[in-house]
Amino acid sequence: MNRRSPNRPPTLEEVALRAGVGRGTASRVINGSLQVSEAARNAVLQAVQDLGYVPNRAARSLVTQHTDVVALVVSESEDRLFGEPFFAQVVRGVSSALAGTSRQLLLAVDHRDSDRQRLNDYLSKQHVDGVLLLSIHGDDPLPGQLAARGVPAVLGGRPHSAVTSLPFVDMDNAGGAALAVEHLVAGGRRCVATLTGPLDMGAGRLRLEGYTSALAGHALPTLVEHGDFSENSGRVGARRLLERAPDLDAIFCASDQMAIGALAELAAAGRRVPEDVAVVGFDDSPTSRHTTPSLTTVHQPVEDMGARMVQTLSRMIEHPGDPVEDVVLPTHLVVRRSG
Amino acid sequence: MNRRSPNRPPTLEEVALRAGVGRGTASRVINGSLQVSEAARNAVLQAVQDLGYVPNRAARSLVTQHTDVVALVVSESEDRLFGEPFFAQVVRGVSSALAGTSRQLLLAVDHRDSDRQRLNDYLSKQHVDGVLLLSIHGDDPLPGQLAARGVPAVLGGRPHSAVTSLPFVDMDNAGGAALAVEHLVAGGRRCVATLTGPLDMGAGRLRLEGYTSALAGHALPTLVEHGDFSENSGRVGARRLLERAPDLDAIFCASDQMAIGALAELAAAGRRVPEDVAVVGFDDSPTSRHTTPSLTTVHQPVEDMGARMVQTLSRMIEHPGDPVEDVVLPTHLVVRRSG
DNA sequence: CATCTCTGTGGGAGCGCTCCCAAAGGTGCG
DNA sequence: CGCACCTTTGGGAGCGCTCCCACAGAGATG
Repeated sequence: MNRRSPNRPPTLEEVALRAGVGRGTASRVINGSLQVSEAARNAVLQAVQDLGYVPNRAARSLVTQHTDVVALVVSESEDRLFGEPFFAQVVRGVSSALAGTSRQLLLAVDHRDSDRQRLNDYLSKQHVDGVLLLSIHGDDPLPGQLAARGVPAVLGGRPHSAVTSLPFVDMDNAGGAALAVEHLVAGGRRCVATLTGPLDMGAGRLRLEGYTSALAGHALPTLVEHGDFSENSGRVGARRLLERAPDLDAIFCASDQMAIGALAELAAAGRRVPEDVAVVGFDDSPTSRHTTPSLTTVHQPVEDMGARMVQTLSRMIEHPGDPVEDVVLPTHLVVRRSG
Repeated sequence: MNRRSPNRPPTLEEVALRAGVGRGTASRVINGSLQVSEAARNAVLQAVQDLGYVPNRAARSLVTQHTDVVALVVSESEDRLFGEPFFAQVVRGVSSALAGTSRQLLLAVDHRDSDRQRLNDYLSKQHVDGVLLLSIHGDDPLPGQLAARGVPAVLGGRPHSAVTSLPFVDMDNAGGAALAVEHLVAGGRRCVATLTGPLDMGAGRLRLEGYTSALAGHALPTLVEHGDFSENSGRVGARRLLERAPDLDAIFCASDQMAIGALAELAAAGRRVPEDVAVVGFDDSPTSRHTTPSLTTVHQPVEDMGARMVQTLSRMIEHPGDPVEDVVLPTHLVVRRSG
């Protein structure tokens, strides 16, 4: 009995033996090398079938120095990401883009409480071939560390400050915000306020920028209140806005959640939407179709973003050293009832 | 220059060398063995620090025969899972439960188009320590294959037929449905219809069961129309219901999405909700708070489900052979305006 | 017919780690 | 002081794979 210990899966060696070839030849067949005779190939393929052979990834990784795994790191600090479908959409884009390749998706949720050190260690070249970074806040050191360690990585969303050399894929946040403001102005609104997102995130900052510059183009005044993308901050912000400028006739909100909060606050204050005040959101989340009134909002191609991130990352992995370009995806306005 | 080839990360051997100990001792320290002298331990720890050593998982897996990775397989056939926050909530529950352990989450989206064979191969003992299965339809062979191969696995949601020996974690779907019906009946409704989910899923079947048995308890007639959890199927189903029984005064929908569709159809038909017809959904999705009128619905602890799945799986991995029990999590009714 | 290709092949070396065995050193007892 | 027994240690073996070198044999060339 030279059978191996308690039913371990078959090894390449066993496949080779059964096919009557050497280990090298078997390996060549498995990896699709062309330098193999028809006969040998068939024999090996047959043996693989018979034995139900599956290559051992660990062994392969050990020698090839890559793992065929890419990590998607979600810095979920606000658990906003989970409240919104945004996250799920990115995952979907990422995973369908990955489905074409042989790479697997490792999902790493970066809970602020769990020790970051371990994540950090895990994100080395030994464990993943590349990293997708989502929703990076302020001056998170992670992107820099990855860049320094030479781990291929792509940012989802433009970083707050362009300190790192990592490429990013982002929506046209400023453009989308401008679109919203233009629509409001075209509709005759003259006192257009905004509720911003967190300014330590690119999305927050750029949506404000788009708002500001669009209004500047019309020589209209700005009215800004800061929030954090959450429904509650929308409510609070709207209240303040109403106090500061009772005559405002439009609010551009940096997220649908905030718009929902604003809608509630406006209703409580007896303002009709859109007659008295127009409201426009950002994200085109599923919920935006069911608010009262339904929400005019800026649509962003979230799923595409995930896919493009994968595309960019794949290029970085396969052609290290090649220059990579940032990607900015177009947004468009979805006009519904609120403005 | 006995430096190794182009800057590979440091190995255990190098750590040992620098610490002035043997490879074995270094390994013992890294893995927290107690059989090490204080001096040796400190020396190794110091060397690890200095070198920035991170153990190579592939090498370790190769010998230990486990990977510290668990896969979450999502059979996303209907892309319903991504439309709803359900999926994101499960992921959150799973990943926070995993945060306590040293295991990583591998997310495998089982697109029906991408070849299933590869997924199947990947889900062997060589690659993952265990598998979490979500949203298994009808008689998917996957659970059986995993069970046969001896890969620890846990089902999220009771399987359609109890053919496999895999344990599951589920919500109390029948109980929740009964709760909804009881509420409707207590509110004076006498013609309570239901829009079911897909009956090849446990959730679909059991919600119908709860509905049926609750009505039976009151000797009230049933009125059933089948759907697939989607908004559109809710719309279509509601229309048919209205044709079949114009005098119906309540609809219990197997999902919030379906309830939203029903709400739209009811409005189109000129029925007032809840005056003429009461509507109750299932899921307590975020959207349910913003429908018109806001939706009474059955809340299910999705996040908890993810966590319990991890718990169960961990037990199976750590104590193979031990008996494992199915888990059924309680649901409760959230009463809003629609019924 | 010798030589020089070229394709196809077998198998040694070695990836970085854990396991385990044997040996070294210390302690306590008779 | 010798022996048994413990703790601590070093390092060989080997996990399953790919890489690569050497070599056999078939054809092409002089």
